Formats: sequence, structure tokens, C-alpha cells
Amino acid sequence: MINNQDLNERSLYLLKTLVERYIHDGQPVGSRVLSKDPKLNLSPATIRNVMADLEDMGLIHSPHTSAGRVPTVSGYRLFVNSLLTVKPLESSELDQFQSSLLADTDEPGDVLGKASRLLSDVTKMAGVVTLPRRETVVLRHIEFLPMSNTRVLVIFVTDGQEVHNKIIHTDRLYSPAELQQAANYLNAVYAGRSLAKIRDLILKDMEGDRNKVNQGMIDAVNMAQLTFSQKPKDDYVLSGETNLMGFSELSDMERLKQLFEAFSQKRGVIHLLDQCLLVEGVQIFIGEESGYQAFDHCSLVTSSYSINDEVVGVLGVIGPTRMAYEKIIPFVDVTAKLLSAALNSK
Amino acid sequence: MINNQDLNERSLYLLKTLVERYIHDGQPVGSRVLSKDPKLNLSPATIRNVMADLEDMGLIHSPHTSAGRVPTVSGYRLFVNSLLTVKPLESSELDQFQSSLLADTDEPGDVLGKASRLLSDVTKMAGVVTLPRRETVVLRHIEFLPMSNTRVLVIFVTDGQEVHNKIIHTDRLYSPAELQQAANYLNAVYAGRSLAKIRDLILKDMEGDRNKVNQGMIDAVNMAQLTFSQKPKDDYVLSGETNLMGFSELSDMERLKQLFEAFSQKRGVIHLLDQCLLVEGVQIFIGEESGYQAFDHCSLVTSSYSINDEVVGVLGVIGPTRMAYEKIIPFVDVTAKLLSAALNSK
DNA sequence: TCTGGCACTCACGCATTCAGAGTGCTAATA
DNA sequence: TATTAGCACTCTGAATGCGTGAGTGCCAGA
Repeated sequence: MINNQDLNERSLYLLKTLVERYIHDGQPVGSRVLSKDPKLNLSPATIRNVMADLEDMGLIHSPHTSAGRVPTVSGYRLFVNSLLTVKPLESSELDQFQSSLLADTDEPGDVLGKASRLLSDVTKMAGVVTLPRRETVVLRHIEFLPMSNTRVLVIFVTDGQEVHNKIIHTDRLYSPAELQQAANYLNAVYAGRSLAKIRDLILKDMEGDRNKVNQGMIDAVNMAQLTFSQKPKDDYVLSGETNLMGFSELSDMERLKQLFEAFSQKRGVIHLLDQCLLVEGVQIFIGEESGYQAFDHCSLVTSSYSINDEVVGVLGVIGPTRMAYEKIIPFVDVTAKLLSAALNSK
Repeated sequence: MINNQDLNERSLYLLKTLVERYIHDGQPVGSRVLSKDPKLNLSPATIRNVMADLEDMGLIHSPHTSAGRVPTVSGYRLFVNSLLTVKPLESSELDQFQSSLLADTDEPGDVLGKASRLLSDVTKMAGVVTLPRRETVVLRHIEFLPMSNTRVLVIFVTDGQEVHNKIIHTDRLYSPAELQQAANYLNAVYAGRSLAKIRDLILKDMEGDRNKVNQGMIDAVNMAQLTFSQKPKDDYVLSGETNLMGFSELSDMERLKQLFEAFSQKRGVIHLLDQCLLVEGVQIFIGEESGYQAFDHCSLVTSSYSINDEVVGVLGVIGPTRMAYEKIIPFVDVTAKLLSAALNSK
């Protein structure tokens, strides 16, 4: 990868203005327009020489002979890493964002939806928020309700205002009283622990079963096992996808279709977002960097969010590679912090 | 509207083959191809005369002078109402559909999702299933869980395997025991009744409150009131939207965007689908008939489904006006019946 | 009432032209 | 040695024209 040591000040400044210019008006930028930059103060010919160098280094390229230059992925990368001057948010905006996140709803877990909508509304691109990873999330309360036959509805509430519903099949018919008892037991023993931890405990408890006197406890642990054994498929809340249909760089129907299919498949996107869980702060994938073909012409700006200082999820913005990074980055950063704050159990 | 009395046998047959032909290969059909139809056995010139009549009646029209004819909305309408020969499903297909609906999941309420996916998978268009109307749906069980402060999580299960979660704000802090007691009371009194009925009962109970001795009952009714007072916004499960991006008649980006925005707004679509609740059997909106601009170039084939013989929702298929109605119609019909059967509480 | 024939229209594909934008290269300049 | 002016060159995109094929409408004759 090329870093800013390899280039002199002038070339870097030229690249910077070129990228800014391109982001601003979407046209390939030629030597003439750049020569008008007061700080550059060079003739078009000189600028052409510099641009030729930048092109040799793979930072820019021209779509065709007479068309000015466009940043490549490496060009964007260098720009974002070293040249970007981020625009901090106004504090009034910040207040506004915060209040829109905290606005009351009657739907549990809707903060995530709100965050997603906030991301897409403000950026006019697509917003995405992963649901908190169940692994690290803490169990608050569990409840069993009998359904038909041996089917039992499990309801459990976790930190982060989330309610989960799941149907399990028990080995025999349980009475409502038995179910209640099992729930009581589990609430007493497991509440307040992370689901990963609980899964460990279940295993231990099941081994120790033979020694236990109380059949009710064994039943309870069995049910817990049924509930928590498989790793749940993670999920996310997406919004503003339709905004993406307005961008000319995504106007190719075939490509757009692939992108939307990736969105509804969820698998790939989740996998991509999961990579951001490990990283502190804002992370950016530009174009092909993501490794997912569907995202080839998109950029993804993400940040992780947490509940009670434990990182549990990722949020971000998806848009065309040509996006206003200097605004998007601080915005994603702030939104992640606001969401974390909103989810903290007070 | 034009009906089949106004036209002679031959014109009708011509219209029928024209529409079938157009649906089959998507090209405007000219007099030459139609003249090759063995049952018609007419010269192109005669066919042109007949077509001119059909055009005068607004049943077909030509995109331009030398381009053959295409059915108009009225043409499709007449075709669908009187000329269509539906293709009944193979019983092997039927079994397959049924088993894919009944396949077990651990997510409550996922039958609807499965039905939606079935619709879109089989038709290669978009499938939609509205959630059961809460009005008519029957309460099975209700539960209260304390959250922070005066916020209480209400969980209630209805017929049709659906679990609803909602957060209410109570006027004062309730202990878990009090909440339990309230739930017990409500389960005893309200379970087995439709939510509309329950709303009535709540009103009566609240009037009668002053006379009641038991404060617990008053609290319970208050909570029920908070839970059930506002009409819930209805919702639907959509799938296979991306299939729509493959159709040339929907390839206009601006139009497609409007369509997808309508999908995510939900309001308009819900309103449209609600109209089908009242009608027995399959109902069809062709192109502009729906009255929603976003659907101008789409057709919608719907049928209502029921739980325990009470109509509660609508499912359907959305695709371009040029769709294989003779297959889609029986398929939607059957799917609705299968879903109703699957939802019947055995 | 049906049909053959004929003139007409239009979309589409193809080649051509032209202006505009931007480049690379070279030779002159500071 | 770095910068610049100048020039020839390339490519796009819009405009234009032309020929072809498909399909029509209409008329006159069977």
C-alpha cells in the first residue's frame, strides 16, 4: 500500500483537492480545473505531469483518454487515511440526534431501528445497525408459555431492551405450573449473566445432573439447553436502501439487484459487519476492500457500539464510494456513541 | 367497462390469443403472427381490421405505428374476467407447498414469512402476507414484566402463533407480584376473546370501576387499557422484492424507486391490501386499477386467509402487469387455503 | 365479408460528422 | 532542473442521415 511518505507535499495536496473535487461534483476532474486552485498555482501542464505520476502509482485513473481523472480505491484509501479534514458536528445537531434516539416508543428494541433510520435520514444513504450479539448480551428474565402439545414458547428479555421469542419442543408435556417453576429456577440461577456464560453453565449443570435430587431443576436446565444451545443467527436493521437507487454510480440494474439481494440474504453483510466488532472506533471499507462483490462500488463506514461498556454490535452507513467521508465519519462515530449511551441500563 | 357481450366470438378469441402471446414473449404482437394461429385462420388484413376495432374499444393499443399491439389495462381486465383458462396445480406441487409451509421453525409466527417466501419463490415475483389483523384475532395469554421505573413490558400471545411485545408506562411503580396478579386476572377474564371485543370490555369495566372493591382488578384493567387502547399499526411480510428488478417493464429506476419506497413506507400497500379483506376468493388489481401511482405498472393478485374461519389477513403476489395470470391465480388461491389450514388451531 | 395489394410510418441499427474536453509529448523558458 | 506553452492526438457524446424490416391503414376486388 502507498502511504503519504512516498509522495511530496504538492502531489498529496493535488490528490486531496482532486478527490474532494470529484466527491463534490461527480465528474472526472481534469488538469484545467485543478490549475485554478489558488493554493496550487500551477499550469495545467505541470499538473498533468503530477497526475501522470499519481496514475503510475495507482492512485487515480482516467476512464478514457479525454476525460480527466477519478480516484481509485487506493486513492480514496490514502485520502481517507492521511488527507481527510473531518468536519466535526454542530452541537445543535448532536442534541437533535440524541433526542430522536431517545424518543419514546412502545416497541421494545426499537432504538436500533431509530438509529438505523437516523443514519439513513441524515446521510441520504442506507443505514444499518446489527442487533446486539446474543453471545455477550446479558439475560434479564426468562419465561415459558405452553402452546399446543409439547411445544413451548420461550420468551426471554436481555439487556438492551430486547425481547426474544422462540419455540422449543420438549420431550414430554409440561403443566403450566411446571413451566413456571422451571422459569423461576432459571431466573434465579442464570439472570444477570451473558448468554455465552449461560451456555457454559448449562453444560456443567447437565453433567452434574445425575447427582441432583430435584427433577424440576433437571427439567429446567433441559429447557434452557433447548433454548440456548444453537448459536442464534445474527440479524440487522437496515433502512433507507431506496436512497441508494438515486446514485448514478449504482444505476446499473444488475449490480443494484445483487446489492439488494445481499441485503436480504443478510449472511454476507453480517459477516462483513462482524469484522468491525473487534476494532475500536470508526472503520471504513472502500469499494472492493470489503471483499464482497455486491459491495464493489459501495463504501461502508462503520463503528461498533456497546452496552454497559461491552461491545455488542456494529452500526454504519452504506453508500457509493464517492461519498462525503469528512461528514459521514464523524457522524457515524457520534451515532455509535449516542446509541451506546441510550442502551446503557441506567 | 367493456364486457364480453359487446364482442363477437372471433374478436374475443383474437384478444385472448393476443394477450396470451404478449404475456408469453413480451413483444408487441402483430397481425402476421396472429394470422398463423390455426384456429383463427384469417389473413393478416382481416386481423388488422379486428384489431382496429379492439383498439377503438380501448382493449389494445400500439406503442407506435409499426409495432404490433399490446393489451391495455381494460384488455387485461376482460382477459382475466372472461377469457382466462386457469391451469390447476398438480397435486404433487400442492403437497410440496404444504410441506414447505408446515416445516417446523423455532420462530413463532414464521409461517407467514414462509408463506411469503413460498409465493415469491414459486412465482419469481414478490410475495406479500399481511400479519393477522389484531382486531379479529383472539387473545391466548398475556404477561407483564417489569422494566426500568414505571415501564412495563407486555407480552401477549394471540391465535395464529403470534407473539406481540409492547412497552407501556404505568401511572405508578408496580411490584412483580402485582404485575403477576394483574396478568392472572386478565388471563382469566379476557383470554379466548378477540381484541376488538376486549377493547369493548375494557371500556365497560372501567366505567364500572368505582363500584369494584378490588383495587388489583382496577389496576389490571388499566394496564389492559394501556396495552390495547390504540389500534395497532398493521404490518406485512414482504419477500422477493429483488425479483422485481429483473423485469424490463420495471427497469425505469425512478419508477422502481417509487415502488420500493412504497414497500418500505407500508402505509399505502396496507391500505390497498385491506380492501381485499372483504372479498371472498382471489382478487386482482391490474396496473392503475390499484389507484396507487407506485403500482401503475404492476399487478397484484391477492386472496384473503383466515384463522378458524375468521378472515384475518391477505396474501398475494406483486409483479409486472404482464404476468402469467393463469398460473398465478390458482397458486395464490391455494396458498391462501394452505396458510389458513396451517394457522387453524388444531 | 374477407382478402390481396400498396403506400406509408416508424423504430432500430449503422456509419458519419463535429465540437469539446483532456491528454501526452516536445521544445522553450526561468 | 523544474515549469510552461504549444500542438497533435484521442476519445466521448450528441447530432445527422440512411437503409431495412416490421407493421399498419386503406382501397378495390373476389
